[in-house]
Amino acid sequence: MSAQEQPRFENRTLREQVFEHLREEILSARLAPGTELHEVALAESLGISRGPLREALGRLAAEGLVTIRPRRGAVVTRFTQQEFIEAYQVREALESLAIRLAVPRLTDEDRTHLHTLAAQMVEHAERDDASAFFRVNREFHRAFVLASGNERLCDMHEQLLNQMGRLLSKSLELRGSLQQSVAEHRDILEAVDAGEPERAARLLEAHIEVPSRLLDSPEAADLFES
Amino acid sequence: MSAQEQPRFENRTLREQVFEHLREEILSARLAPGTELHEVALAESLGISRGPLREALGRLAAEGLVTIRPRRGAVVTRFTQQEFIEAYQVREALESLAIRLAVPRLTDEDRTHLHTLAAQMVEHAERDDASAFFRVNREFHRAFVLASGNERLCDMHEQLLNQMGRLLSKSLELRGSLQQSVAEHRDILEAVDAGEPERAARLLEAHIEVPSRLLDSPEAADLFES
DNA sequence: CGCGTGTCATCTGTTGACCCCCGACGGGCG
DNA sequence: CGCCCGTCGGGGGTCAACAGATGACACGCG
Repeated sequence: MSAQEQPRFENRTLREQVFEHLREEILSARLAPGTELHEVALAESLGISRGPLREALGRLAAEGLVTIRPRRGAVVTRFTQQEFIEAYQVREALESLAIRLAVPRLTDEDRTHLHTLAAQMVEHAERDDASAFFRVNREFHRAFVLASGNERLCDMHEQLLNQMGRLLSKSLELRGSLQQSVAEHRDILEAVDAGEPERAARLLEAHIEVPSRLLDSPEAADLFES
Repeated sequence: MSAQEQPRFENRTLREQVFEHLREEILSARLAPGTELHEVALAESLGISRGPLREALGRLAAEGLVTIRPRRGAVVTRFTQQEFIEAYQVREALESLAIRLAVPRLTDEDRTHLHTLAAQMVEHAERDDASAFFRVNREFHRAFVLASGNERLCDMHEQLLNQMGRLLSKSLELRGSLQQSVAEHRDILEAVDAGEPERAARLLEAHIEVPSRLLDSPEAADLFES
């Protein structure tokens, strides 16, 4: 075989290894949306058989990262603008629930962690480092979900963000300046520190809704191929 | 082969047929939680090979209906009390979003349909027909999700309710009398007819929260085996 | 008598090959 | 000239067999 060297698989079952490998490839945009995934070719290039690959593709399909057209093979899922807006709405609901659950449970460590993340975002915003800002921003939002103590909520939220994938970082740029986002984070943290879950939730909803509204604008259209 | 007669599979791919068959078996509680699913035996009893069966089990695992223990086989998922409470919280958030999206979009047909369902629930409550009440109740809640126009929300909601499965109908009985539920539905519909999404959402949240609170009580513990 | 270890059966994980369906292409008919 | 139908190729769907691992049972040692 030719290309068996690059992916260095080890301990776990092949299906899981392939699953996570492809997941990573898709999330990092090395596999562009719309890419057709031929089973034979893919299996051969990974140095495995079609069985585990098919199961991995099935799992990816269940998570919404690939679309399986019966008898016609798998394709990396391509999001429409409408679907992206829908995902944004659900995300808003999930994170709103998360922050309401999280605020009464936050430890002092949690709060200092949140403030640290917020401070990092301020720095990155000043440097206009959008990608670093995006990374920390995602961690910031995720912190509330983790602190909610709701395992299922956590899973669904992560799955949703994964599906929204790299479009998410681009939608951040739609906001124009990162300063507004920073200010909104500050307001949210203030409500959190004051121990007011409902106010924090309302602020968070408004915060998430910003790019969502912008998605309706015509400038957003070119984020979506096809 | 011996047992190829009972399940009459036809057109679609085996994987999907098996998937939906097992899904139905689990949701109808013909397969009790905790049941071990041996691949060879199951495949033989269905008159198929292990390949499609494994893929179907993988999909069921992704939907949370079965749990796959590596190298140890698949088991029909057994919910803990904690997990059920978590699912209830997420459900509340999803339906709250759904009704807020749905109210401004409701057609006249939608409203009459909702009132029809509410009327049916009144009847079933008077007859103390809990199972019929439960069925209509589920349809009532689902109506809002469908009317939200958010496809993804719809999928996630259905998946969540499926996972909660038959515990859901039992949790309804925790309410004690069905009358309170009927009254809450009436209040919700009133807010819906008045075109007040926020009030409807708050009422719906309170409505869903009722069994959720009861789940903490010790009487609820015996709903969960293990 | 209890604990650790070696063996064994059984089931999952994986493989490679076969079958059939779907979509495309080309020829014939209206 | 355009539409319909038959044929052909490619690729997904399915199957039966191999191999590795896991949990259980039993034997032997302390």
